[in-house]
Amino acid sequence: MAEVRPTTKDLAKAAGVSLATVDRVLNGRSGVRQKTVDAVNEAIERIGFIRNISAANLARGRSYRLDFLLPRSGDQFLESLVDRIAEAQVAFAADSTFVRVRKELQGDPHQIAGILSRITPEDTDGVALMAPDSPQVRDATTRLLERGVKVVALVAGHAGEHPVDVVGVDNIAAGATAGQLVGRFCGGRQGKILVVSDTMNAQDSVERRHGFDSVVTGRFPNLVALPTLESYGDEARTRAIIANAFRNHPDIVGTYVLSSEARLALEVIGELGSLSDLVNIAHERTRFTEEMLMRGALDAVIAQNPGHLVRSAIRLLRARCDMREPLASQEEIRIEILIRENLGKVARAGRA
Amino acid sequence: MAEVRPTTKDLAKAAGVSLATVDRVLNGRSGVRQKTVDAVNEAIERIGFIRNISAANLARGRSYRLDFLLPRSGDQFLESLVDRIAEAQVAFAADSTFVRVRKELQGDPHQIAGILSRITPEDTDGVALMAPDSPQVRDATTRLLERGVKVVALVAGHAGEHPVDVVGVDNIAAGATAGQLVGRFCGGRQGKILVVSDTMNAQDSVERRHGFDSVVTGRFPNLVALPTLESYGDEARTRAIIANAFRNHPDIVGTYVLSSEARLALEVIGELGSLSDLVNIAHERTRFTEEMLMRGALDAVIAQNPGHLVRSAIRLLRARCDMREPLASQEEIRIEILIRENLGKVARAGRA
DNA sequence: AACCTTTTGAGGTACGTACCTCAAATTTTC
DNA sequence: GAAAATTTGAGGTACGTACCTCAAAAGGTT
Repeated sequence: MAEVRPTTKDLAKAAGVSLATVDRVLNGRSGVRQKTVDAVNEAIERIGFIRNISAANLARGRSYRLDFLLPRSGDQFLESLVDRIAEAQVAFAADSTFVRVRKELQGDPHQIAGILSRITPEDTDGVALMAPDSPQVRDATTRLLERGVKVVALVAGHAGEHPVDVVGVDNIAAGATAGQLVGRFCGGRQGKILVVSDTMNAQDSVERRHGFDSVVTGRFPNLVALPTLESYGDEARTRAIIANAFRNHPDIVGTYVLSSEARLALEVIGELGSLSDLVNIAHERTRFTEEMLMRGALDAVIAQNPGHLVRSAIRLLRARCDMREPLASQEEIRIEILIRENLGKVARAGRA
Repeated sequence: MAEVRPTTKDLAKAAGVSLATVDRVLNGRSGVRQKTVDAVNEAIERIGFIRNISAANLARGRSYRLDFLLPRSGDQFLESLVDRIAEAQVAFAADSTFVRVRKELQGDPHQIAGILSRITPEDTDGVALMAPDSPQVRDATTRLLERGVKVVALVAGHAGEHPVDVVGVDNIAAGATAGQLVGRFCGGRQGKILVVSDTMNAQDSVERRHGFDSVVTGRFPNLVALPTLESYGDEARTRAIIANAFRNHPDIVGTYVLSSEARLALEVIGELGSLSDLVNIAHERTRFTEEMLMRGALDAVIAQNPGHLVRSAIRLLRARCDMREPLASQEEIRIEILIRENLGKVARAGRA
């Protein structure tokens, strides 16, 4: 309750200038001699002045309007993201941070770019974008940034050097993790690994596959990872290509579903093969993958925490709005390995 | 930048009362008829009033003084906790939250209880306590709570029903996770599992062992988990008991070090046995366990994120100070499984 | 030294809430 | 229905910072 921090008033006194000048320096206004700026900065260091952000935002009447731009359709992973955003809306409202969800994106890069191009700083301070990388989107993002709207890429990473924060895991490492687990869980058995994805047109799928292969080929000579089957989210097609794979490769010992939505592929594999005889790894924690883990149908799930993703995106956008550096260690999204035992599905002692 | 929230003024108007009455209701002051209280609460719901916590804290001059009470001595896990606290000190200072670290606890319950008994609400609003459970500590904690100082248990959990938030993982589940991984990684081999701990006097060690056993005995009949060896943190003793175990059990196929500080035990095992021929699981991410994972000497590490632990403890204590409910989903500490591939030890694309 | 330009200071209001005092209005009590 | 007790209202100040205006001071140029 006690413990006082120096205020701008103290700072002015320490620097031997007036409050007005301190204000000019702190807020980067012009018309201050370099000498004076230096004196103030020196005093900041000396007395350990820390700006009271709450008071500043109060005085400014600042608020943050952030949009999550998500695909129009998805499955359970998208759902859980939306749920976490809803939670965050409540939690961050206390900080004058208003979060909207816009489930509007379709696959088409032009449609996405079009939506981005209609966003203005007048009604949006920052955007968390969950969309596959493409030249059109990249262009639209660049222009959006130039207009002064902050952008982070959510889950679906933007490759290469783009001045955009990426909120999501390192997909090469995630694939490598999957590879290592498949390898270890197979325990020396000889055979083939079925690899299924929605599509390989997305950066993240390619990266996961790459990470997966590098471990499987490098460290498990007893295993051969088959070429990726692409389901395109189509049930009939999925059934056909997976049936075909089982027919051609009677020695399949494991499966790896590398897209964020694993349900369709796993359901088909469960019908055509016997999940309990295979080593099965998928991505993302959903009601479906949870239940598969509990049943022993999945051996492990590689996941990123959706709540963390959402909060991290929000914190990053806010930091960028304030021209602050975010706390890096908090914003790193970890590659989680989930098995039945660490799902946290049991009651535990806690506060009354 | 726009987007206005209703203020207390709006609330007063909506409820048909004065600002003073709104204030009385919001801050639980006496002298307001129930009828009026209800009217105000109804208006809060109706217009969606959310109190501006920043402004409130500013007006109050409120600050939070939180202490982390840690063991005086420890190894790398304790170190990394201290590092994360240092980070949090900076990050939370902007919210008028002042965090202190007190590395003062020795093993003795009386000493710990004594320290707790000297804490008063005059200079401390909340305490994060990392200490083994004991009747003395439990008593001292209860009295501390009665004096109005908030308390959370950090990592070392308080068992049973104590009105204290626990910040840490479910240790039974953590042990079960270790058991499952040892079992799977052994891949059907027959043999014994060496289990080592600092001490079995701590609640968390017992729980981990229990979780471990339930999985190993239940699901891996090919494995036998040996009785826990207790090192008491003593090098000579550790060397002696582990040497003895290897002598008596030539068929050891894996090891499980269940205490938070794994270095000593693993170093000794590395000298006496051959880590690369065994399946080895330990707890907590430290520089040492990281390096062992990278070298392939450890197969997996069961960890809890120290940064998350620290921030969670701080957020919980602040919420309790404000009589708010914390956001449960954010405060759940996950049981992380770390292998070489998901350590995050490679460079990755990011913001310029 | 007179002028012009740049820099600095003094003082104000505002943000949304807390907390205080005193008087006025309303309700309860006998 | 008068006195007492309770409830409510009106108005103020404060928190730390932002942002505004206007005047004063300092600096530079002839």
